[in-house]
Amino acid sequence: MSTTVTIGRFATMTHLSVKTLHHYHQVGLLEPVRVDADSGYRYYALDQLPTAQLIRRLRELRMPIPDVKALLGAGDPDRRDALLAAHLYRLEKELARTHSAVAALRSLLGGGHDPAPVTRRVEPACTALGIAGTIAPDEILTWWNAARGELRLLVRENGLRRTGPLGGLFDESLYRREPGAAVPFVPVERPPASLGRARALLVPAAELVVTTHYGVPEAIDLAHADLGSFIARNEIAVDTQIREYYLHDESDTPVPEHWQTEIAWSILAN
Amino acid sequence: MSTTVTIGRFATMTHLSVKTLHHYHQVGLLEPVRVDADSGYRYYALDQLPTAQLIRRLRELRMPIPDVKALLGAGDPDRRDALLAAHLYRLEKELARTHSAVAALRSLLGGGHDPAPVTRRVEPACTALGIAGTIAPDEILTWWNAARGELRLLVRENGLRRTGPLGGLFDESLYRREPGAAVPFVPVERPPASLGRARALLVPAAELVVTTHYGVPEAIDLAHADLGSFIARNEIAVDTQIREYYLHDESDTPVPEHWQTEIAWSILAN
DNA sequence: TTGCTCCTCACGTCACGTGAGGTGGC
DNA sequence: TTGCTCCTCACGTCACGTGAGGTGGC
Repeated sequence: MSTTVTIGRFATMTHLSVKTLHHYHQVGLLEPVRVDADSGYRYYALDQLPTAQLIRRLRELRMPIPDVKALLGAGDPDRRDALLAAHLYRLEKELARTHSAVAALRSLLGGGHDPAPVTRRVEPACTALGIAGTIAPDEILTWWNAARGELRLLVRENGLRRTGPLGGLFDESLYRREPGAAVPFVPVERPPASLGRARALLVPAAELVVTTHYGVPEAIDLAHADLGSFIARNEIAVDTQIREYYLHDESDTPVPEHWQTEIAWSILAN
Repeated sequence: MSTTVTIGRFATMTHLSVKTLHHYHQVGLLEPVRVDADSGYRYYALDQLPTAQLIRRLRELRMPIPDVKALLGAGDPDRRDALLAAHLYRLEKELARTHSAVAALRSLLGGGHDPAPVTRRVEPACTALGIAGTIAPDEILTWWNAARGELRLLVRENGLRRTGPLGGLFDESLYRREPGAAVPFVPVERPPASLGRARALLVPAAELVVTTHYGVPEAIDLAHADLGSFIARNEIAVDTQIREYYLHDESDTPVPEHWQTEIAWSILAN
């Protein structure tokens, strides 16, 4: 029969607060081995200490409670390791995002933001190979990277003739953190009607207002602000779809300063 | 008269969601320049874009909304820089904490946790110079570091004879994330009654149950678990005050593996 | 017997997100 | 005129924290 301790002592031993232990009991993450029927007092067993220590560390690393529960419930050690590795990977991504956010902030405060020049141009229609999807804001980045990689592979492996840089069509809503349609495409001569997830498509001709963003994608909102300002000041009516053309990106050079993205709105004829 | 845009377009241009803009309006962080009296439609000016861009970056870096407001409201650029620097400092601390949490997790999962040996010993009373304080959980670390530094300085500058390692008396509640009393002390011969914030005190004699923690303080909960287990299994009645003795710490060696902390409960005579 | 520990609600916090149900603008 | 945009509640989310008011245990 294992020794038990009161909630207060268990809190001291685990460095968790009593309120946190109450909460973990309520959501079924860590249940006391015994609850006194009359008094409601909770009693914890000493052999619950390792579990509590693990929980505290995972929570310190911001793992959501349902994920912690899944990890504790996974009988298979391989599965446990996989869940943990997945979380550590997300953490690293988050840290990287924080770092680039710091960089974006510094560059914003560094000043020197003449509004980017905006030009007009008529873009002819072009045939392309694209992957269409409707996606939620959280998944855009992952989805986009996968689709782009797939497209490039398909074009290379099938010996298609590229006629322009990688591009994308995006619902405006995607920039507002709402779900929407996204279509990465590679302009090619005579695209096959279907190739894996990819389909042939015709990017329609359009009169575009365009500006160019230089550098990492984290700061591309500045270009959107400049382009949108131009459109508003000149009272131009535009489509709800935004185009992007990736003139230079990480596949060309690892130096972010050399990356170059065109963003464009189609002018509505009326 | 500056050009205005609807909330949807402003959202697209800033990469903020419409709901977020609603929220920022409600809490007074970013107010539209005009709200239509009939329809309630919000209109934003193009010259609000830089502010919105700054807000988005600060929020990305988890700066709390009241702090963002304070920063935007600070007329003085020096004050702005100071607020920003303070936040970036907190961020760095947070990242460092995450890194040590990862290390603590890995060491926990690395296994090899034989319970630390627990011993009993009678500690004689000793005179000391200490700083007493009652502190909230959030401030403990900062307070403790400051108090410890002060004590060491006082002892050195006043040529006091140390008779033992740095120690501390802590209310048990501090380990449960609740406010409580903390008293860092340095045992010295003939302490002056008062020296800055420090006071002479007599650390009472006690019969202690003791265990030793090796390594960084992040993992000291393991020692508390072992010591608490020993006490529970042997049905020892203890005081609500915990003692710590810092046998080796960062002032001795930069190698965390060599740090050594004794933690102890006083046995209650009965 | 007396504090002290522990209990259960109910509500608050933080920064939004999620609908429901409805109206205004081009 | 018709969608489409935008509106306002009201409530939900996440992981607890904060009291209020009360009872059990040594």
